[in-house]
Amino acid sequence: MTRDSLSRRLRARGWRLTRQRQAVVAFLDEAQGHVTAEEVHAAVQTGATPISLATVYNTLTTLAAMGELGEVRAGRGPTRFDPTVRPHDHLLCDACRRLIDIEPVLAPEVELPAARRRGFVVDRVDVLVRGRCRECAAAK
Amino acid sequence: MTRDSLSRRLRARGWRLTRQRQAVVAFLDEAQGHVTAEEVHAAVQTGATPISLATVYNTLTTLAAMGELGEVRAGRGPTRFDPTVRPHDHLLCDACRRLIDIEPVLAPEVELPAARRRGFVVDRVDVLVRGRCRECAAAK
DNA sequence: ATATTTGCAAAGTGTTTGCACGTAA
DNA sequence: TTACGTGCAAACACTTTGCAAATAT
Repeated sequence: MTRDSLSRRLRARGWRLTRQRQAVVAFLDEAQGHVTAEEVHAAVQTGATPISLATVYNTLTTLAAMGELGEVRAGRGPTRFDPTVRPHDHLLCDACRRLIDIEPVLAPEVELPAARRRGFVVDRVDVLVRGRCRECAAAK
Repeated sequence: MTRDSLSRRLRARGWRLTRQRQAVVAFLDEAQGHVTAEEVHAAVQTGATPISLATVYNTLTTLAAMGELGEVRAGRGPTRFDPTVRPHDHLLCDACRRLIDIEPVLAPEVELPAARRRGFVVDRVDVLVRGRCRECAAAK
């Protein structure tokens, strides 16, 4: 996701490109890994743009609803927002809660057997691999 | 999970079999589908055993840590506890939040390629299929 | 007997909302 | 100009915690 492409997409949906939203998107562009709303707020706040936590939540939730941002909720702790849009899955360390992107576990063309879908219209399949990261596994 | 087998397992871990825990387990045995802590509390409270919500949380968290109970956290809303212990995955309706058990999507013998695991010790893989249930898909 | 577990209420997290003010289009 | 977005603070939903009283072993 780039600032430019996002600008276009926001406009296409009739959304306003406020300084706050631009600042959030700029931060997400440079972010390594996954971020929480608090982290985004802390980072963006230090810049020239004043922004409230509520606005950060609004913006992130909005982007997630647009599909411009992934959302990962697992175990305890806050929602992690994932700037990576390309299809991928996650590795979660249950000890340190580190979250890592991995290549998709299921091939994109895998269709769930019809009988299994129970009439569901499937939008996507989230695969979360849980365990211990190298460091935590070694520490134990 | 039966009351008897759980009794054994609790004892094996040196845990006390209090009336509250027994009541919770009895309820879980009969529960259809998934339950929240609030639901368990509401149901058990009406019986002969007084129990607080805090104790329900304690007990459910404890059982989940033992692996006697599944835990599903996705999207907004409270944690769902899943009495089904047999390996399985889930279907989540993003409209009505209905949660349905399905047969495992990944064959048990599927191993993640070593290169993909990044040094992780994998405990389990949670697959969550998201979309709309038959009713919600039809309604829209 | 005594180490756990419980109940209660209070404090914590994480997130959303209501409304007056500000601002992008 | 005006509908939409923002900030603030307060409300909210969910969960955990501290401690004295109760209780399973």
